[in-house]
Amino acid sequence: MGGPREVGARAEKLRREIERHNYQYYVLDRPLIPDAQYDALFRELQQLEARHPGLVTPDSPTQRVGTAPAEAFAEVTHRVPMLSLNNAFDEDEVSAFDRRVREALERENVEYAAEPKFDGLAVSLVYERGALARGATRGDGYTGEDVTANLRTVRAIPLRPTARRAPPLLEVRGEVLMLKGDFEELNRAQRARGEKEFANPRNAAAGSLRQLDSRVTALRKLAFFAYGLGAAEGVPRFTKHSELLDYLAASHFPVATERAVVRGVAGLTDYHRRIGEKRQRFPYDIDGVVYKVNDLAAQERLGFVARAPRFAIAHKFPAEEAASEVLAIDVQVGRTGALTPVARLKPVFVGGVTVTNATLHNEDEIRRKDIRIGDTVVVRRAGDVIPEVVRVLKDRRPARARHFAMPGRCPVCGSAVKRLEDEAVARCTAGLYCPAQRKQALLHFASRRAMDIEGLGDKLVDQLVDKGVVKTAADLYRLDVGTLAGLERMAEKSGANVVAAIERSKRTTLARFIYALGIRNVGESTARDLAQHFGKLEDLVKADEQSLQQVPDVGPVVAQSTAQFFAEPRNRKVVDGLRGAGIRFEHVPTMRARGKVAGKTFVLTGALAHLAREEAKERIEARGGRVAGSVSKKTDYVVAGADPGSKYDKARELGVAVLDENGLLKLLGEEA
DNA sequence: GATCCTCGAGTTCT
DNA sequence: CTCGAGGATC
Repeated sequence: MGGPREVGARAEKLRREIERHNYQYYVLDRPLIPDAQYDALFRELQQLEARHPGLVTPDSPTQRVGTAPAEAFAEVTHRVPMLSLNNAFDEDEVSAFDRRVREALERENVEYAAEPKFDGLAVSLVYERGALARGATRGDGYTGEDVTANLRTVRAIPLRPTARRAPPLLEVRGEVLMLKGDFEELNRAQRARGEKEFANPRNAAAGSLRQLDSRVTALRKLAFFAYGLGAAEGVPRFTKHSELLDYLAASHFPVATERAVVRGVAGLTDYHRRIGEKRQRFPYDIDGVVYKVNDLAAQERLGFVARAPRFAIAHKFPAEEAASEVLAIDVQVGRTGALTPVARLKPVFVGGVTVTNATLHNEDEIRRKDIRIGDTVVVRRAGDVIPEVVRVLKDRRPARARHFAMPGRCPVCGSAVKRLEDEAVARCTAGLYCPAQRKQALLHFASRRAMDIEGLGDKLVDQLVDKGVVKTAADLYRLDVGTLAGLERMAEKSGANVVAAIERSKRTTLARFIYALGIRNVGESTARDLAQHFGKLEDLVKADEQSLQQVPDVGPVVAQSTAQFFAEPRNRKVVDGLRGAGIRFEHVPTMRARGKVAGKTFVLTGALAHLAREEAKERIEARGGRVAGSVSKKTDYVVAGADPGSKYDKARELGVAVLDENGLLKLLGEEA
């Protein structure tokens, strides 16, 4: 063996060589050398690294066998959110999508990039200066889990993508999945070892990726396909999505071979049909196909609605269906007292899992579908997730089949049940005096998106409420380890964890707190709007319906339920109790306090001389303002260009401030 | 008054 | 994910 330089060079050469063969084998499925020869190269590198531990690099192929288990996964914030896609289930929805795109772009016969939609888990792979630095799950789209060690074991994921010039930052988005054959093999092995089998390839892939011990992940054969980009610096400027995919393929990422560029609705539905016919023969599961507007500049113009892009849609295949029997229809009581009938089904395997329950939503739904106890029904997993009763097989209805009747009294507390005139749901009238509602309210309060109290689950809440230890959210902050440790399935240790989690929750944001209160009709988004607008809890508590309606997206109904909530002495007491327990809000200055554009609503009318309408909109939104289409009393400014229309008159009528273009530019300038 | 879009609430299984 | 309802818009 030569000097250290030669050893280092040899190791580097081996690493490149092995990764090249990995690529040939796992990505192209075209091995260049026999397995034995590959193994020899691999062993040589292992031995070199064993003798010279300084040579081991994180992107060495020997590191693909996994490392010692981690305690837990760290949290990762995605630089660019990993959003989900809207779905289309039939051709009408696809043509509606295409119509919206054409209208927004003012273009005919739009070009789309089409590709299969893999049924796996979305992940993000961050490459820094050409080497895999971090891999994460999608999580809620904004933050996911750091599963770098596990993703490193996936052979099809390049550790050093061979782009000619490695960009300083490259975030590749794609799907991790398990091939059908590997899934069968894994289950055979699990069975032989007497371990639990996986229900479907997707669960197997998910289970494998979430292993704390990446050595286990390394033994599971996972596949990967890239389909997009997240954050990037120094990457070539593409004009089309299809070019980006070509670039990824050239960089040695596996990309769907079935991808295509098509035009118009006919092209889309034709692609969907072609893939649908072939999909059984694919080595992996897909649950539909994805269409993206191919022109990237057009994608940018289309932008996003809430959590999904407007330029892309997933066209799903029809869900698998199966027949089962309705054994009973039970009634559940929700947080708002809503009574929901749930069908208890004879267990049936459908869409990759065993289904035993399916919500029937409400009485009307049961009547519409004419579902009776004892019926044989067709079940599917709506959107491949939530079980749904599709229809009754009437010819199999037994004579003993019975109608369902909504109980007149709450099954939990026995109070009267009322169904309002024009509402679909029946509700228990006891409010928080009903233990079921109280429990649900507490669970909501503790939920991740609210106060995020880990460990306070339904079993614990059940016991706390049943024993009368906790009546309101404020009582949670008086719990001690002694009280908790006395409960079932709660020892010192877990009790202490819960107390610590409750303690941690005292530091929160006003928006989360408002959401946690569980005011009727006030969800996450409205809670954020309220926090934003009022800035202080005290101001919200005092607000009357009039001032509540000044908040964007708050109308008479939300204003009324909010005002009513705070008017209730019992609720005021709980809020005071919580503040007294030491709940503090991170200071988030309100938009209103910050500037003249942020938090304000603008309406544009007439032609602007210097700014295109779109550009004006973008610049207002970039500073936290919003642009509405019509003038109302919630409008803060009307920007009138040349030849303003009726909006100008309306503004005068309502006494809304009117700006000319220079006035707008001045406002925008002051903010900058 | 009709229609589009978004939000809230309830739900399944692992 | 789906439904229903609320809010904004035309």
